[in-house]
Amino acid sequence: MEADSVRINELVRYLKDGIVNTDVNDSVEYESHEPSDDDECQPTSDCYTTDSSSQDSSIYESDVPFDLSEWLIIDSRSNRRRSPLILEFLRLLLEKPRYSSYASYTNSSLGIFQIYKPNEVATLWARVRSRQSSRVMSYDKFARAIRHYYQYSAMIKTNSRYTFQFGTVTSGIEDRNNHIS
DNA sequence: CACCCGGAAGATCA
DNA sequence: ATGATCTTCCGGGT
Repeated sequence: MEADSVRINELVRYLKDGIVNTDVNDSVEYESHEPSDDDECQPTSDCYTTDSSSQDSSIYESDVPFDLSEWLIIDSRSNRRRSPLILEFLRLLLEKPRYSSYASYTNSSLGIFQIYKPNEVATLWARVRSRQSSRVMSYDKFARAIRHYYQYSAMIKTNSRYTFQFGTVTSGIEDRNNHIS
């Protein structure tokens, strides 16, 4: 619990700042460049059988061209590129017009947004994360990760389907972690 | 029904 | 080895 909130605090600063410059277009190249051995092709997590039972389109994920680099965050502490935390992922997703069919704000000033393609978003999350797992990332698990943030008020429950709200994190969590010194 | 909720425990990565 | 951040599974509720 309090273990979580330590790291959350950094996240909070990111969220509070608004959107971090995700522009990797410039020359933000640090000498610690990754060898990029297995950056894009995961044998297991990459192939998803299109269970087109719920979606109208049988084509999944080829919808929008995937570019991992646009999802990476430059960690302010280590100056290294890393995959985003889930809330960072959400912010990134929402700010990309190309993904407006996946999810978008229904009230941007309040930070309320809706996911239109839960399966695609979950799949995208798994790709962005490029984490080792033999299991498929489902919307259910994706949503569970978001729910963890309710306890920190980093996210707020809504009563609507596929709808979440970014919380007013700046008031709840910082107090807890002012003892960093 | 498909989602939403949140506990509990396991997994992954820095 | 340890902590942060999920991931996985699940029973109960809407």
